[in-house]
Amino acid sequence: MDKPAIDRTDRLSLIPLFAGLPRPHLEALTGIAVPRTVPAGRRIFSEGEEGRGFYAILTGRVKIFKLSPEGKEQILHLFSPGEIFGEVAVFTGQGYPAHAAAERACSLLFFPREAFVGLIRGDASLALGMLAVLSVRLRRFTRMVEDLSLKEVPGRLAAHLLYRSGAEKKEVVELDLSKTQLAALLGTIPETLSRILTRMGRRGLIRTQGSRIAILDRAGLETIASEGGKLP
Amino acid sequence: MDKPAIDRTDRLSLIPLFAGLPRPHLEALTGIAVPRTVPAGRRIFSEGEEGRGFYAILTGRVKIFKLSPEGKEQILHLFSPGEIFGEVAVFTGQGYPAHAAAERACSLLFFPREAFVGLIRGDASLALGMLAVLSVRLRRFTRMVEDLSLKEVPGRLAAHLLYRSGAEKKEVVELDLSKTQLAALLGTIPETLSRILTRMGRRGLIRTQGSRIAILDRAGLETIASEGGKLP
DNA sequence: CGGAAGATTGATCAGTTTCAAGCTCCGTGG
DNA sequence: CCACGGAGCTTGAAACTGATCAATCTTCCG
Repeated sequence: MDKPAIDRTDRLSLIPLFAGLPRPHLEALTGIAVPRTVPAGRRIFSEGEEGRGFYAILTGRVKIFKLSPEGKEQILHLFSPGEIFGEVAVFTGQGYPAHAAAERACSLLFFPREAFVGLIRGDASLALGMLAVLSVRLRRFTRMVEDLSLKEVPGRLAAHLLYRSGAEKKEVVELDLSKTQLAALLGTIPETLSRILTRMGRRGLIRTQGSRIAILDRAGLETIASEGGKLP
Repeated sequence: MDKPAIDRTDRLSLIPLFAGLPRPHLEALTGIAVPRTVPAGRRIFSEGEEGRGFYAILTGRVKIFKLSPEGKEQILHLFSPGEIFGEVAVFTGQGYPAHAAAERACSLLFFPREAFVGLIRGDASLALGMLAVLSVRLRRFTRMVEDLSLKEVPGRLAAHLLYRSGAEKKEVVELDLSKTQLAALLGTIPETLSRILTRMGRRGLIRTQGSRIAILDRAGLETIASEGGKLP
């Protein structure tokens, strides 16, 4: 009865949010966490549904999204192992603000609201970790709102490619999502994305081969990303 | 030397974030707070500037916004007395994510980063309050992203009017901002907003008189807001 | 009264979506 | 092994929404 508990505690320390916590806290967290596995494609929770807690991802990938009445999907986040989601519902006590679905088969940990708030109430360092997570998320949304309202699609795409290329300035970006999903993430539709990729290719900015995009003219992309995004 | 300190502590308790805190915590907060007054129109901080702390509003109004390269402005938040802003920079340690300017003359309290984190580190209840604030803000952004990417301007306007009309279903919404600002808040420009107001008037949905908007057909607005937003 | 800022209106234009039709890739099953 | 079928991707033409540019009107102060 001891070994599994220890294993589970170790897994918790792989979640950045909990990484720095002292052993006893981790064990307390292990005590309230409920494992859950979800097959690919399955909905995890829906917008408006009562928020009984949040999730941490051990393996797999989760997308958080909104749907328009006509069915168009706007992806808000794509979360990978080590990240948490659904935590907003924990602190506002209202329903989940968007839908969540497993992109691939997932193994998750569920942290029930009441129990978790109990832990946090007595542990400011855990609370500080949560504050950092939420702050980073707010920062991301701030940029997203800016992009959606102030930039056109080429600008958003350019910014996104540069972002994925990272500080290491990778020459080739490997998309680990379908172009349909990339479109949903950028707030547009696959047709438009396709056209823009083609145009950028013709202008010698990028070269696409399947789900691999080579960045040929970084400076050009940077111009497009920062000046709002018309490709001349 | 005593009286002003007490006054200032009392003022702190008017800020919802701090409202429930015990007296000694409030006094500690008073100890680190720096009063600051800002004339109308003046910039408070700029995007990217190092975030040395956050602000609470005692009087006045503050807008948080982004600018496009061409100068178009997207308002992210409008904050009123009792609210705080700039707190994301406190927890990420990076620069402010957007610009802040005084809409009207403001009196503010500034809470320096280090000192505030010190307080929060020892006080989970204060941290919980911050978590609630950030969560509400995230929820608002979630809706904003949804609006911007999934709804057209009439839909955003309809949703906004219903929101301002509130749960009490006020018949008349008194805009306390210029139409130019409302446009910036909705992610559009004054011309477009003006046209849509006119069209909605012609359709008998609303009647506008200066900065007062009467809601004539609530159900109609609800349809537009939820179905994405074409007015037939 | 004059003037400036905000608001409205019209004409035009660019960018994006929509609709529709091919196309490519790939796994399945004959 | 190859043909079939489907999902995702691409491309084209047309429709639409919102932005831009320009002109006029209103409001509200000094």
